[in-house]
Amino acid sequence: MYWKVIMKDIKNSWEKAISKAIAAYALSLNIKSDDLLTTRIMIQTPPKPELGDFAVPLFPFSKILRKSPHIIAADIKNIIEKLENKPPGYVTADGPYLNIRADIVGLAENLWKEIGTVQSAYGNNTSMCDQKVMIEFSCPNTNKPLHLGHLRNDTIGESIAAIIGANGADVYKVNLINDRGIHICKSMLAYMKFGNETTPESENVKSDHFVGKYYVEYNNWAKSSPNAEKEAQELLVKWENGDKDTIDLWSRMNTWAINGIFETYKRTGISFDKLYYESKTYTLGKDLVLQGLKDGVFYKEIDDSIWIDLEEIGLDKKVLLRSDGTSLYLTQDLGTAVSRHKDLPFNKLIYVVGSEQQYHFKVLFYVLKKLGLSWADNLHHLSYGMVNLPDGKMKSREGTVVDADDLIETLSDMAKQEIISKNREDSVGDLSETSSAIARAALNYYLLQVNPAKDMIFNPAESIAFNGNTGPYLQYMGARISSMLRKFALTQKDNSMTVAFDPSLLKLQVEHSLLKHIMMFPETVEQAGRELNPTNIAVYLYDLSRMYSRYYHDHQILRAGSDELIYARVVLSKMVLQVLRNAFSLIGIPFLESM
RNA sequence: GUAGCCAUAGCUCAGUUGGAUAGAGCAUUAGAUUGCGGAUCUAAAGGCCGGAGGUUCGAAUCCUCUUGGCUACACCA
Repeated sequence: MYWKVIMKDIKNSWEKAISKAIAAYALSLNIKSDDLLTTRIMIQTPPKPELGDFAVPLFPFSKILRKSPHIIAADIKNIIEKLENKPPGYVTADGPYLNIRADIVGLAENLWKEIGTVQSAYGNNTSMCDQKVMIEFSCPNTNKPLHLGHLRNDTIGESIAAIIGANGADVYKVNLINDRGIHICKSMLAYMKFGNETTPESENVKSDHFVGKYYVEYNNWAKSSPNAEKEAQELLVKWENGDKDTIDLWSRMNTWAINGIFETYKRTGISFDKLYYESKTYTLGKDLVLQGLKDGVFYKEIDDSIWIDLEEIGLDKKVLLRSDGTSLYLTQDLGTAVSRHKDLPFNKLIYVVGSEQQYHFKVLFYVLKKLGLSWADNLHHLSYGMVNLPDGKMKSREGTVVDADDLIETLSDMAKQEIISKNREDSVGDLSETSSAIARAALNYYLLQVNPAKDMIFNPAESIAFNGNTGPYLQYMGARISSMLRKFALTQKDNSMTVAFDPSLLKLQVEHSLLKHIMMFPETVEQAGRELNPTNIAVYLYDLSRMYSRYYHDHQILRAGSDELIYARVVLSKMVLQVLRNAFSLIGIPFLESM
């Protein structure tokens, strides 16, 4: 049995020690103040690693103790040094700061045991272990293939699911497929007019693109056909009345669209625990509204439409049921939320949906609360910004929308060219599999490196670049360490090297920093979960990689002086590699042994 | 018009309980390889953190105002 290394515990023990020292100091100065109890000791990170592992600014105590923070720092340092239960490590006073150098290396052995034992579970924690979380994302329309905007949604959803899962939550990923409505009828109508019974197979086109082609064709045709909209409406009525031919065509085209979309999911590593179809849920919610009317939280207009007054949340009035008694988007969402809570009594439901729908979710959550549903407080709209291109916005009308499949194809080709130009075809195993894994890393990392709340500009060439802050760079780091460890395994066999891990040999500042960074991973996972922000993981990962890169460049590992030093550095490298792998899995970067 | 979000280096982005000299990458310039994968590493240069006030010992971070951009405000989804 070993003592599990938890960075928080280390911080806590120091916080306690400092707190004790300050109390003793105040006593010696004959100062009694309640402020002393309420003023929190802040454990921060110093700007440079040479200064220490943790820093505590003493400004807040200056007023209470009536001394300059410089003097306080120096005095407290002396008191701590004489403390009986001083945590391992040492303290320096640098100006108004107390800097702490923790005994990181002393913990390295336990860290290694822990990582060696739990492996892919290192970083996991229990901060959300009592939570059942449902997360909805993607939600494609079945009239066209996915585009770059969907890819941001998908990767955020998948990553958040992985992150909160690592925090111990029971995660349930759902997708609501928008497979009905006027837009679907439009592509059907175009197919009826211009399709000539062709199929994706007969035309040799990916099936969702085949359907998308007719949606485009409808729009072209509609420009010169004043009756287009009306015809589409009539088709929708037929569909709602269950007209056999209409339903047949609808289901044939939907199968095409959905199969194609799921091929794309497979390529990008997206999956779901449950699929909901709008065609099956769109009537839900009506009863809910009628019940709300009975309970007096909604009201009826003269024309029989049902409304809610949103004055309480500073908004206008909103219609919930049309005068003809039919549902709206909002009504449907009310119904699906309730039926989902019946399917899985979640503590929390996260909707990954673009920021343009903030108003919708504000209203949705308010209405659910008005209906008296206790869980309505635990709904969350994870809103993300738009993806633009270097030369402007994506506009479907101007044909500047970046198709998801095309983009992945392009990125894969670029990766493939790079592998070929480096003459590494024979070393990478399956060439096309490897290049598509690199493409995925490029795409996901680029999309997740930007805070979801912000609009972003996607530059394809920049994303696939093998230099700089990119997914492929991170993969390369992993492949390089893997390659080195393979070599080590061979020499170990030859020499039958049998030495123990002696962390005290890791004397370099960069080794200390690497160990500390590895120890901070669980906290980073926790923070990313708390903030629902994968960017934290991306930033952490890049920092770790860069740190290791420099180490690897400046110091020999397999040719270090002694067997003992070689092994110590190999263990450090193994730990870095494990953390890389674990972090990769949280942000959709495939791990490659070789690339 | 009303509300919400955003504004950090030439470009793309980090930067949370307010703390030390605001950080990366790209591009530019100058370097490093008798090395475990150079798809690498080092360095230089590059900043009125949109602007103005305020709170504070201390503000990119909090508050107010202001400018600019995006989005939403359908008996569409």
